[in-house]
This record gives sequence, C-alpha cells and structure tokens, in this order.
Amino acid sequence: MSVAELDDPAGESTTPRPAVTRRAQRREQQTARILDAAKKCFVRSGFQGASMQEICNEAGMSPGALYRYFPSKESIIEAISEAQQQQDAEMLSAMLDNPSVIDGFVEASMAHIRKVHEHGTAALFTEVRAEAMRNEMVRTGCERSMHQVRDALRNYFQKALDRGDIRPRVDLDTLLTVMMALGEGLILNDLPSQGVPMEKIETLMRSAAISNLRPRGYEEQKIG
Amino acid sequence: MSVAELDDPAGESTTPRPAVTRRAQRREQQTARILDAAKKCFVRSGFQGASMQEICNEAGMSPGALYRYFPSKESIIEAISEAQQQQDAEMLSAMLDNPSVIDGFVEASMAHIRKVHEHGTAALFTEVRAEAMRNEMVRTGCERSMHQVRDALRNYFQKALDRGDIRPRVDLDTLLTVMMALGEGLILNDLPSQGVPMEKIETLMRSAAISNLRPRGYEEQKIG
DNA sequence: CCAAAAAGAGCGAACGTTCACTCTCGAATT
DNA sequence: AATTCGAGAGTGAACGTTCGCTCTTTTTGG
Repeated sequence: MSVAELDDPAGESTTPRPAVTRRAQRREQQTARILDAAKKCFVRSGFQGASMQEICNEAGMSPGALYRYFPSKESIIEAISEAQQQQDAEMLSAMLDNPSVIDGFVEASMAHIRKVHEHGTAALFTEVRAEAMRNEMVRTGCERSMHQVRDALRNYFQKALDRGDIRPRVDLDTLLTVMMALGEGLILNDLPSQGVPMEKIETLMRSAAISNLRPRGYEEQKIG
Repeated sequence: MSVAELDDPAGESTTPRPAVTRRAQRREQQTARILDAAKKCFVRSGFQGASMQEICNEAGMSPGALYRYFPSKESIIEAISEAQQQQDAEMLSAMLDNPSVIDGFVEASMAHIRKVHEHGTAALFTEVRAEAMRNEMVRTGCERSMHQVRDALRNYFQKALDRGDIRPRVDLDTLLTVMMALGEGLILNDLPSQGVPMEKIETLMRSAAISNLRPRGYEEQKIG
C-alpha cells in the first residue's frame, strides 16, 4: 500500500497492471534495505558480533521477513564484502586512464582514501580483511577483487614501462605487491580521521611513487 | 607432586618450604598456558568466533579452572592484544639504535615483518585492529603501543634531522604517520606468505625510505 | 612436629541467555 | 483463486559464566 503510493509510475495503484515488475522491484528495494542495515550493524559490532536480531531491528523487519531475502547470516556477509570489494575495485580501475603514471596512480589512491573516509567504511574494510583470514568465501572474494585492481595496475604500469616512462628498481610483480600493501596501510589507518590533511598524504604518496617507479626526468625537478 | 618434582630449586620436595613462591609460580604457568591456547583459538576463529569451551579444550582445562585465572572472555582478549602490541612495540624501539637512519629503519621494519611471518601472527594482528574499532579497551592499548613506536621513531628521525642527515619533504608528524601506515600495510599483507622474497621487500622498503627521508648523498649513488 | 583447619586449584554439570534460524498463519498482491 | 509476503512466537543448540564439589597445598595451634 504505502510502497505502491510512493512509486507507482503511472498512478494506477489499485489496478494490478505493472505485472512482472512490481514484485521484483519491491524485492530489490528490500534486499538493499537489508544490506544497508547489515552494513551499519557490522560496522558497529563486527560480523560475528552483530546478531540477526540487531540487523532485523535496524532494517525494521522481522526475522521471518529477512529470511525470505537471505538464506543465512553468512550469505549477507558474503554479499556485503562482495559488494564492498567490487565497488572499490571498479572505482580504482576506472581512474587509471591518466597518461601521467605518477598522477594517475596518486589520484586513484587519493580518491580511494577520500571515499573510504567519507563513507566511514574503514571499519568495514578491516572487518572484511579479518574475516577473510578464516572464512573461505570471503577470502576468495577478497582475492578476486585484489587481483582485479592488481591487473589494472599492472596493465597501467606495463604500458608506461614499454613507453620507457618508468624504470622501477624491481620486477613488476614485486612492485605491484608492495604498492598495494602501502595503499592498504593508508586505507586501514584512515589518516584523514586522524587529522592528517589530504594534501600531505598526497605529497608523500607522490614521493613514494616517484621513488619506486622512477619516472623520466623526476630526479632533478623534485628531489634536487 | 609432579610440579614439585619438576621445579624445586633446593630439592626439598616433601617439606613445604618455598612457601610463597610455589603457588605464584604455578599461577604464572597456568596463566601463560591459557594465553597461549587463547591466542591459537583467536587466530583460528577470531575474538568473537572462538568460544570459551574451545579455549578450554586447547588449554586442556575445564571452564571452572580457567575462570580462576581470568574473570571474563573480554579480559583474555585485552591481555592478549595488550601483550601482542607491547611486544611488537618494544622490539621495534629496541632496533632503532643504528647510526645510519636508512639502515636502522629498514632493518627494524624487516625484522618486524619477518617475526610476524614466522609466528603466523598476521591474522591476530588483523583481528586486534578490527576489534580496536569497537572495543574501547583494545583500542586504547592499540593506540598506546602505536604511540610508543611513533615516539621511538620520532626521536630517531629527529636526531638525524638535527645532524642534517635527512631532509624530508614534509613535517615530521606527517612523515611518521605515513611511514607507519606503510609498515602496517606490509604486515597486514604478510608478503612472505604470498611468495615475495624478503630481499625484494627490503629493496622497495629501502627505496621508499630514501625517497621520503632523502638522506645526504643518496641521490647519485642509488638513483642515478 | 603434626593434626586440624583454611585456602586454593580443578572439574564438569548446570544456569540463564542469546544465537541463527523455522514455522504458522493471516494480510496483501496479482 | 493463487501466490507471495511478513510478523512474531518458537526451536534446539551454543554461548559465557557459575556452582557445588573433590583433591591438594599451605597455614595454624598446641
């Protein structure tokens, strides 16, 4: 009733016209509602610490209703860490089309750090990482999305390497691994929330990138 | 009886001489036994996921016995994360007496990474960080030990700064924060377990340190 | 020096609570 | 009329913790 009133595109609330769509639409809404509530609860209490009752309360829904959308607590955890990682991976890969290797890398990293800070998802990120240590499904998803980011970065760096734009001291695989570890440390610590301004983070991020990638002509301009 | 035989310094097993010591000694042993068992369980199942029964089984002890040593599960969690952080902090501070800033920093970091890898405590480290997001006692302990490391590092860098050995691009506070974030990222990822050899980690660690600290005379020798 | 009393350590069943999850049944939707 | 949805009481299992008890070690009083 209330739902029908809110979003009936043609205004024919009483007549059962839209047929296929309406139920599916509602399902999507409710699913999203549960995921939103669960995300809040998991940030607040952790994956293991949050109870289904807590999630139900947050979603304004009974357990019976909730279990129509997710078969288990674990399936919610999986859905959330999946979405979280997927979203991050996509965003990061999308940003790496800057022709300047240093700028592209630094900007992508900064955008990610900014987003995590703004959405307050640093806690969720940590939680996902901790859960990945023991839950195989979560770990698999985690690894998949990290590979996605890694491949995008590798492709990006490889092209710069072919152009002769960068001269890293180590092989590409090692370079990628350490660069990503660095990024994770920065995200985990959520530096902006500790009062470190973004410009300062960017400065050091850039200097670390320059040191590791050694792009043409940066030695004199930046370090000298 | 068996305990008396094992560690009676004067060999007067039957006479109740050592008086004060014996009980206290036993207490320490048992406490350590519980903490060891708990650590294993927490690595395996997480702080919230591990049950008291699981810890009791691992320690070869009944719940009743265990509760004579710790008043609650939370007190065990606190004791463990306390010890963990304390231990790391002490080790790291102790290593920073190398007169070469770069060598000292890199060696301290590498020693830490190596130790975490060998003891398989990367999972525990992640768990502590996740728990710190919601458990105030754990967070406080976490912050305290990080401040300890931070202060040791600050002192170390400040002295080098006074000598004119390094010329960082940013202020000391920011430098410290980002350096520590980098270190945490490396620990969290437990690179050695992913097949990255220590020498390679060291190479990139060193180049990042050089870039951020900019020690005298390194530009030509290492980068040129 | 030794019996008697007190204190401590350990066990494991049992406590009340909370957990993830299911069932039933009426209301709403198609 | 048929199907889906949702509420909420209810399920057994598992949780952290406690209790009553036995056995051992230490302290005490004569």
